[in-house]
Amino acid sequence: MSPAGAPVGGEKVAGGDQRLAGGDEKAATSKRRQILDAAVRVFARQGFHACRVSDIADEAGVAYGLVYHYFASKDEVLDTLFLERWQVMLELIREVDAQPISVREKFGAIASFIVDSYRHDPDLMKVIIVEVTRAANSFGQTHLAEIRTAYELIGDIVTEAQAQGYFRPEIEPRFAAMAFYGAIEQLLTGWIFGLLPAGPEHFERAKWLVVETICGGLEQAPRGGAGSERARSSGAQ
Amino acid sequence: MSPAGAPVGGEKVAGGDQRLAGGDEKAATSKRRQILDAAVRVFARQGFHACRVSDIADEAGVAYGLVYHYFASKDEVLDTLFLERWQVMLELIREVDAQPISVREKFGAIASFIVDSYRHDPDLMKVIIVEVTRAANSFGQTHLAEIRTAYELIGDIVTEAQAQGYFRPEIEPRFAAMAFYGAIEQLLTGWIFGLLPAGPEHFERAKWLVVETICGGLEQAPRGGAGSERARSSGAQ
Amino acid sequence: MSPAGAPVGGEKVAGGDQRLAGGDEKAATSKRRQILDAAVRVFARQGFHACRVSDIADEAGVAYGLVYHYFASKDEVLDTLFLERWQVMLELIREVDAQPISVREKFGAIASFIVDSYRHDPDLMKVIIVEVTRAANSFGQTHLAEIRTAYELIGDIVTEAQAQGYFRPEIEPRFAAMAFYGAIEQLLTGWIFGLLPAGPEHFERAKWLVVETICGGLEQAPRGGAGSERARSSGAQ
Amino acid sequence: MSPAGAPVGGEKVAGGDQRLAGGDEKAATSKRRQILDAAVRVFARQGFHACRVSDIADEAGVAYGLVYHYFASKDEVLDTLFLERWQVMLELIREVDAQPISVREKFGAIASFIVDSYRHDPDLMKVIIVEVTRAANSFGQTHLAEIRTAYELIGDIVTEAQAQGYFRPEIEPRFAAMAFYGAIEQLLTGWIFGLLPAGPEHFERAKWLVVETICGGLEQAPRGGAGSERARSSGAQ
DNA sequence: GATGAATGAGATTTCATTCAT
DNA sequence: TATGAATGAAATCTCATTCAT
Repeated sequence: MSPAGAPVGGEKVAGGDQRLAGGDEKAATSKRRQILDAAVRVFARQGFHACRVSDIADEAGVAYGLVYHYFASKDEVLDTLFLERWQVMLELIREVDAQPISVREKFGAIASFIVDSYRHDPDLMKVIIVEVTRAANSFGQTHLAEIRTAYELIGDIVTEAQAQGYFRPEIEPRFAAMAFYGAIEQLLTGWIFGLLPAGPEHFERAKWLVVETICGGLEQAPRGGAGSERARSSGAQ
Repeated sequence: MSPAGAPVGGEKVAGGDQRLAGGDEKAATSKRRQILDAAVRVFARQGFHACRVSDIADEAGVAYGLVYHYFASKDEVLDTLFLERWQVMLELIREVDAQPISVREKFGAIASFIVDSYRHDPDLMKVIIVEVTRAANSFGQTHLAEIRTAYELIGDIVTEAQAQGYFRPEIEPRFAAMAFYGAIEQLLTGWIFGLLPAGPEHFERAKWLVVETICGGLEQAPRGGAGSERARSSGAQ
Repeated sequence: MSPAGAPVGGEKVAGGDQRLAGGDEKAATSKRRQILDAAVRVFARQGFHACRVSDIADEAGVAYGLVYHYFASKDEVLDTLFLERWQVMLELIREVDAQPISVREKFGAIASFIVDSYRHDPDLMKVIIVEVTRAANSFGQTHLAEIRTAYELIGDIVTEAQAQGYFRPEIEPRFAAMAFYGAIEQLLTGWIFGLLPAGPEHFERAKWLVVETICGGLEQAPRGGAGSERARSSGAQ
Repeated sequence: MSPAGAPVGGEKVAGGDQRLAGGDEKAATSKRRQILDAAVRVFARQGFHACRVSDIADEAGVAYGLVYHYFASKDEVLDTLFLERWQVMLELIREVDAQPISVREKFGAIASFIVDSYRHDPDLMKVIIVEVTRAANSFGQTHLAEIRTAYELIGDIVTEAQAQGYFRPEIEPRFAAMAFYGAIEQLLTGWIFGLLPAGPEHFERAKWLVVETICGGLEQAPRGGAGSERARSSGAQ
C-alpha cells in the first residue's frame, strides 16, 4: 500500500479478488449474465441515455426481446448492475470496519477495494460513477439509500477514529467521509477521462496517495521543534 | 484559518461576489438571459435528459421557438451555461495562483469560490456537476479541455508548493489536485443529494474543513512532548 | 404499325405484363410491401413533401413506427420505389436493344413499356416523374446515375440506327434520345395533369404517335413522285 | 439557325432579347426586384422546399421581414416568378402564331425563345421546370390554366399546319404539341442536370435539332424515287 | 426460453409567418 | 419602408416496450 510497504488491506483484509468478479463466477455465463456484461460495455461506451436496448442485445449476441425477458426495463438493467457491485462494497466496508486495524488501514482497504474494482472492471465502475453516483435526478435518487449508507459507514469509521484520538475531533465525520470518498472517486474520474496515468503501478500508488493525503495531509511536517518529525512524510508507514 | 476564524480566502483574495453572478449583471434580463436562467432551474429540477425544450420555454415564459432563435440546440444551452461559469472559475484560479499568498490561502480561495458559487446559485452548480463534470460520454467529453485546465491549474499550485517546501514532494501534483478538487465536488454532491447539512454556517465551515483535511490531514497533530512521534503515521492505533 | 394497327412492341417484344407488377408478385403482401404500395398512393395524391409519414402508415394500415422499422427515412421509401421501377426499365431497354429488330420497333417497345407502366400503375409513374425524374435538387440528383443510364441506353440505340443508315447522322444521338424520352414523359405528364384524354385506346394510340412523331416527323411526306409513299409510316424501315 | 441555314425564327420573329430580361429592365433594381432575383438563385440552388425565406432575404441582402412586405408568402414569390416568365412566353407564342410564316419557322421561334430563355437565365428556367411545370400536386396545379394554355396554343399551330397540308393529319394536335414541348423541356432538363453539353453553339444547334426531329423525324429520307426530296430537309442539309 | 416484428408516445428541431418598433 | 425578434404549429425520427409465435 505504501510506496514500498505492505498493502493497506486490499486482498488480505477485504477478501480480495473473488469479490471483484461481480457475481458471474458460477454460471457458465447464462444469457442473463451475458446481457448484464454486455450492458456494462455498452453503457460505458455510449452512456446510458445514448444507447438503445437493441445495442445491449446486439453486444450480448441475444435477441432483442430477451432483454425484456430477464429485466423489466432498461432502467432495471442498470439498477441490477449498480446494486450487485454496491452491495459488495457495502459489505466490504462493514467487514473492514469490524477488523481490529488502524484507521489508516481501514481507509487503505476501502481505497484499495475501489481502485481494484476499477482495475478489474473499469467499465462497470465508469458506469456506476457516471450514471448513478452523481445522477441526482435519476439513478442517484433511486439508490440514494444505498449511496448514503456507504458514506455513513465511512463516517462511522471517522467517528470511531476521533473517539479513539487518532483523528482530530474538530472535523465533522460526515464531511471527512465525503472528502475521502470524493477524493477516491475523483481519481477514478481522472482515469475514466484519461486525465491521469493508468496502469498497475499507478493504481497501487494511488491507493497510498489518497490515504496519505486524507489522513496525513499534503503539508510537510513541521520542521522545527524538538524532534517532532512527521514520520509520515518519510513514507515510513 | 481556525475553525471559527476568518474565511479561507474568498472575498478578500478572490474578488468575491460580483463574479458569482454569472454574467447577467448588465441587461435587464434579456430574453436570452431569461432562457438561460430558466434552463438552469429546469435542468436542476428534472435533469438535462428528462426535461424538454418546452419546459425551458415555459419556465422562461417565452415561446417555444425562441429557444432555438438564440441557441442552436438544447445542448448548446447547457454548453453556454457551463462555459459561462467555468471560465469564471478558471480565471479565479489563475488570479489566485498569481497572488503572493500561502498555498493554504490559495486552496482556501478556490474552495471558497466553489462553495460560494453553490451558495449563490445551487441549481447552476448542480447542473455543472451532475450534467457536465462527470458526464464522460457527453458533455464531459465536449468540455474536456476546459475541465482538464482546471485540474492542471490546481496541479500547478501543488507543484509550486512542493518546490517551496510547503507540500510534501512525494505526492504527485496531479493526483493531489484531483484529491482536492474531488473532495470539494463531493461536498457539493452531498448538499445536492441532501446528504449533508446546508446553510451559511455549514458552507463557511466546509471551506475550512476541506482545506484543513487536504492540507493538514485528518490525523491528530503530534501531541507536543519531546520525541512525540505522530502516532498516527506509525499505524500504531 | 399503322395508327390502329398492332402495338408497337410492348408485350410481344418486351416480355410484357409480368414485369409491370413492380416486385410484389410473390409475397402475400408483406407489411413492407403494404407500406410501399401505400406510399405510392399517398405520394401520388399529396406529393412527397406535402404528405407526412403518418399518412403513409395510415394508408397502409400499420403503426407509425413500422415505416421506420423497414425504411431508414421517408426519403428511403421513395428511393426504394423509384429504384424498383427504374431497374426494371433499364433492364427492358437493354433487352430491347439486344433484339434483332428495327429501331422503330425498339423505340416502340420502350414507349410501350413506359406507357403500359403508367397504365398499370399511374400513381407510381406519377411519383417517379413528378418527384424524381425532374427533381434536380433532391431525388433527381440522388439517382442521377440511374437516370443518365436510361438516356444513354436510348442514345446507344440512336447511334446504332445512324450507323446502320436508318437514322439521319446529323442529329446527335444524345439530343435525339432526350427528345424521344422527353416526348414520352410529356405525354405521361399530360395524363397526370388531366390535359390529355386517357383510356386504353388513347394509351395504345399514344405509343404509336410518339414513335411516329420522333421517327417519321410530323411533316407530310413529299407529295410529288410516282408512288413515292412515305415508306416509313408503314413501319417498313 | 439551322446548322448552316437561316435562323428558325428567334430574334427576328420573336422580338428577341428584350423580352428575355424578365421585366426588371427599368427600375434601378428595387428591393422587390432584388428579392425576386435572389429568390431565383436560391430556388435554383437549393430547391423551393429546401430553402428558407431567410435564405432569400440573405441572398437579396434585405431584412427578413421585407420579403413579407412585398409578398404574402413564400409561395407567392414563386408564383410571381413563374407568371412573369410564362406570360411572356404565351405572348410570344401568340405573336408567332399570328405571323405569316411556315410551321417550321413557328416551331423554330418557340424553341428558340425557350432555349434563349434558358441561356439568358438558366436559374429561372430551372425553377420553372423543376418547381412548377411538373409539380402536379403543388404549383403545377395552381398554374394549370397557364400551363394548359401554352400547350393549347402550340396545339393550335399544329392544327393549322394540318389544315394547310403541311403536317400529317393522323397525329392528334394535342399529342403532337406535347411531344414538341416535351422534347424541348427535356433538353433543358438535360442541361440542368448536366447531362447534355451546354454552351452557345450547343444551344443554337439544339434549337435546330428539336425542330428537325419533331417536324422531319429522325429517319433518313427515302433515298429512292426520282426527285422525291423530302421537303423537311429544305434546310438542304 | 427465445425471437424480432409491431406499436405509438414523445422528443427535438424547423421554419413560415406575425408584429412591435 | 424596413427590421429581426418572437411565435407556435407541425414534421421527422427515436426507441422503450409489448406481444404473437
